[in-house]
Amino acid sequence: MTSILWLRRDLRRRDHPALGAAAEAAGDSTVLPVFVADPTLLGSSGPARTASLRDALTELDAALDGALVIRHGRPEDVIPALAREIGATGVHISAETTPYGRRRDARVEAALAEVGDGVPLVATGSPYAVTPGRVLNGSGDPYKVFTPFSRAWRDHGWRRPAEEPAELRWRRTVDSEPLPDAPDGDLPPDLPPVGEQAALDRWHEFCEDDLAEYGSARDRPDLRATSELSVHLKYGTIHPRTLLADVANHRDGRTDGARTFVTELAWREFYADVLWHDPASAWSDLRPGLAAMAYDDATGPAAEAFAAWQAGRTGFPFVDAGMRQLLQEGWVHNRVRMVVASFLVKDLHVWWPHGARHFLTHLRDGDIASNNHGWQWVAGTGTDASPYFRVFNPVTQGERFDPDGEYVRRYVPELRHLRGKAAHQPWKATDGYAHGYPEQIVDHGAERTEALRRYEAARG
DNA sequence: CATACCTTTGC
DNA sequence: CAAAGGTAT
Repeated sequence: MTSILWLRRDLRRRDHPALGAAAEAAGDSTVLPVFVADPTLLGSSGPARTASLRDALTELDAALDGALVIRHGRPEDVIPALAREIGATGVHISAETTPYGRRRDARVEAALAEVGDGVPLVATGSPYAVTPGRVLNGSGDPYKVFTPFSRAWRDHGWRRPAEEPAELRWRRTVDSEPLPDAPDGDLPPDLPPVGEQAALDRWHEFCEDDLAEYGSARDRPDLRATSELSVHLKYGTIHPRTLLADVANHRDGRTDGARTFVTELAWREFYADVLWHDPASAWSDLRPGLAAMAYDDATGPAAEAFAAWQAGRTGFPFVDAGMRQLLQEGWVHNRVRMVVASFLVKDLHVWWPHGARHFLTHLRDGDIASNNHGWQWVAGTGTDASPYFRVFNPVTQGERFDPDGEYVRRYVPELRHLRGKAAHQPWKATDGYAHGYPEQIVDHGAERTEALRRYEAARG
């Protein structure tokens, strides 16, 4: 009666429906928790995300009293082999909703059917408060605009957090393999801790200090005013339903800040829903309206500009600070993500998937739905996308949301000699370029006009 | 079917 | 205050 609990984006002990289902199915017998180090997923993961995964797995193993088994290989080989090895009667998972995960799970399910008399792959719960696909409009179709979706999502509601299983015994007779290899080379220093306890600690700290003011302070990358829970939601070290239940019970749970925070969770669920209904939109335009858009080739003539953007050497301080934060920390404030994305697409005229790929490699929270549909929102090709004529001004965005220049100076040492907001415009200071900061690689006004021209042509 | 509405703005 | 056009009801 041994059950396998195959963990993927749910590396936690609490509020875990699939864990409960595995325990219930096991009855008096045991549950074997396993994580499969999948070379396909590890291959697209940069050093910071791999390091975070290792941390999450180490913490999870401790939370499971050392019972976690790690295996390396293709899941469609590893999971059926393990099921055969221990005579498992079922494999339990949290439902996966991304394109690769769905294909993978279908392959594993088919392979499991060939084990003995057939071993079922049982999905219970998902990484979302409302599983993608569940929120539909009056006609039974998915929403394509965020605000109506978010209203219907709130109306739909969500279950209470899952209880801990009353009875649970781990299987301990199976050999484990090592953690995924530590990445070599340039690992960002002092990465914040990842794991269930770290997620809960940060969440409680955020609730106490920042929830009430979140509505206005969240746009300020110079402050630490956002929850920074994205990496925890990525690995499922905390479940969004836990967050929603805590907000509802919190003393600041009725503030504007709390409502805005719930809306941010709704954005995560909206993009997962969009990707569920159209898996191909992960890497191609969701809406075909801009199919004729002319981009510059990031592997050809625009390669130099693309490399400058990646390295944070565009000559635009706010953009460069963000791109360097990405490389240094594997995380970027969301306001800055929008600005640097707009700069790549509309100032450098580079196709959005190039930027999305770079983000996905380096972000510790790299999430295909939120990342790639966020990029499509900026590029104007996604559902509910930013209007094509909206081009962020990288200088005024910086001056507005980093009013004292502290964010810029934190990540761009060449500008630390400039005081206050002067860090946003080194070209105005006589010594602005005295410490090696690069000059602007493009003229924003001219490229804005060029972007509008291209959009106009593509629509015609 | 008509009409209000649409995260994140620039100039 | 300008800037389409699709979406939701």
